[in-house]
Amino acid sequence: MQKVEHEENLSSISAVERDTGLTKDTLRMWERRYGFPQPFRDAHGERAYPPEQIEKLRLLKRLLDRGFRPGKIIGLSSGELSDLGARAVTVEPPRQELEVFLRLIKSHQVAELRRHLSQTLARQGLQDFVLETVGPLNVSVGEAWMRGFLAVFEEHLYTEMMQSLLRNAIASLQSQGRAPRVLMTSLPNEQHSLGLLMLEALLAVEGAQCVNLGTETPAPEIAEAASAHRADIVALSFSAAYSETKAAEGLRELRGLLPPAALLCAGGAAVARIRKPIEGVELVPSLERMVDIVRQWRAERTAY
Amino acid sequence: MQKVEHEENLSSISAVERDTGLTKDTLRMWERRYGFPQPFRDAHGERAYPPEQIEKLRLLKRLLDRGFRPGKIIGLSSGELSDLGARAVTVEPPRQELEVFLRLIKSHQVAELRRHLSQTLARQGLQDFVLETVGPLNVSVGEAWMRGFLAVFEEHLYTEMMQSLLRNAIASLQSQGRAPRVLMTSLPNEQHSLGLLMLEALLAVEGAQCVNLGTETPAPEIAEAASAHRADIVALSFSAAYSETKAAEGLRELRGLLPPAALLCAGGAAVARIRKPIEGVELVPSLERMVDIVRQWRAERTAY
DNA sequence: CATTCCGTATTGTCATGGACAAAATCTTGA
DNA sequence: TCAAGATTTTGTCCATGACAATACGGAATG
Repeated sequence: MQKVEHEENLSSISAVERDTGLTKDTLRMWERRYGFPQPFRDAHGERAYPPEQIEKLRLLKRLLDRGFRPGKIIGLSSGELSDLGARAVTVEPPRQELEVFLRLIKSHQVAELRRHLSQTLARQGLQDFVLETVGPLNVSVGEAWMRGFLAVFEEHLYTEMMQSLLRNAIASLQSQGRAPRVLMTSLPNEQHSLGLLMLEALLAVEGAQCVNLGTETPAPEIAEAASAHRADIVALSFSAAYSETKAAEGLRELRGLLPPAALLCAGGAAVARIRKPIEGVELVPSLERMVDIVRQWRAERTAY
Repeated sequence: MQKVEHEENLSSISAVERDTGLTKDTLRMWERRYGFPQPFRDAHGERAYPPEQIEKLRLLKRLLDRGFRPGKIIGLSSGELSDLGARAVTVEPPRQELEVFLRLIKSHQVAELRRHLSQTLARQGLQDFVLETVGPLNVSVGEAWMRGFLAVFEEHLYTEMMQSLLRNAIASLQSQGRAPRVLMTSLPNEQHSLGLLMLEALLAVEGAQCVNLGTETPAPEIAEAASAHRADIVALSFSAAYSETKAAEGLRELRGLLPPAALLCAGGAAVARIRKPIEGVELVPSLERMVDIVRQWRAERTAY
């Protein structure tokens, strides 16, 4: 409502969308409905957001992703929001080995972190490393980020480094890959690639022939890819942020497009929450179960 | 205008936004102004786009990114647009070596493709490989995709494989990394990571100390990261799809947040189109120029 | 002939406010 | 304790108007 007072540092609505991840529509709707944010207006009547409001919007977005609802928390101050985030987090403290990694991430010791991860990998072997270190560490990093202990860029750096490490380990297996052929990817709007890499690592060790398409492949394309590569198994990954309804819907659609012989598996945090089984889709609650599935697949085909 | 005829395969406006990179606002405005696209409406009056129109929108977007203007070409048929794209592009047909790669991608010979790429890498060395093979190949793949020669999943597979290859090559350098410290990432909404990896490869060979944050880091986070890692150079990548207006805006914002001593460089297809220089930002039209910049940076600091 | 400058046309983004489906939550009944 | 239905919350979509930024075309100038 107030006119702009020659302030610097004011951001346009599209800049805020870019930096907070809230769409323009949502920003306008919140303003209309809840009275927050309440940006200034520039000389042309366009919204101009001051840094404090953007900061609060960031906190809000974090809590929303965590499951809070806007109406309940939008009235709180920035301080209260931070407290809420810290308090709501939970559950189990990271195991002691993981603490070390977190500290290295936090202190930006890139080389040291990489060395330490490599050593752990060498000690545990790839499969155990994925199951016992990478998985839990992902959770810890996610929580640390929620609590505000880790900044976004620190989490980015971690993800990037882990990606390099896993890709490297996979490539060094030099596996020719025997059956089954496993096609792995995610549906549109699911951008997390670490889950796919973890799976690829596990299965590559098993000697399966993996084809990783990366993230966000539309369902019809997945079906085409499956037949082009004559995939025996198609594996999809869903992170916690993916709505389980959407996941189920996408899986049903894909099931209809795939040849009936292909086994369709879905894994990841969103899938673990799905109750009802889906016709023709194997819901895989944990990564290690995928290894069993591959072994079982082999057992069924080689015995006769 | 027409009512929906029980068609399958219709897409919502947000799906089209995701798949074409055109904003909802733009899609509605084109419809209002030019009469294309002309989506069906679902039972609720919401736009429902058929695949042919989405395909044409994709072609249009590609041509816009090349500098064509909507009003001039929106009336053309898909066929005419393809021709136009092919003709306008044909500056150079893919070199013969590249053809081989394209055929391997098209025929889904994963192992063969990987081997062939590795061999080329070994023969050319990492820097030449990046500049003379990966760069042109990316362009060829993009064009082949636009012409409809390559499917989405084939392009995905190519990207994924190239990522592995480059990450591997970078990791194997084992470089300790001397000055300058280079922080590299992209702004939100820029998801292409290959450009960053190509840059990292080039600079790692030069012995620079690279910190790659991956894609989509908000500007304030980049600034924080730059000071946490005491970066000498911050390098951003923008693919052709990124609007040059947005790029310039983001760069100006970031420049204001960074310490003045840090050198801010921007590269990629979107940047190559920017005419006016931006205060305090080095616009880098081609990858090899980045190498020069690093060398020059060193020359300036070591001489006294 | 090349270049700079200015008026006009083109084009994308922002604003407003109404509508409504999907998801979350609460309520009720077995 | 669970399932089904009613209700609230919340995000996305729609239509339309407005306008600044950019690109274009042609005149004026060196």
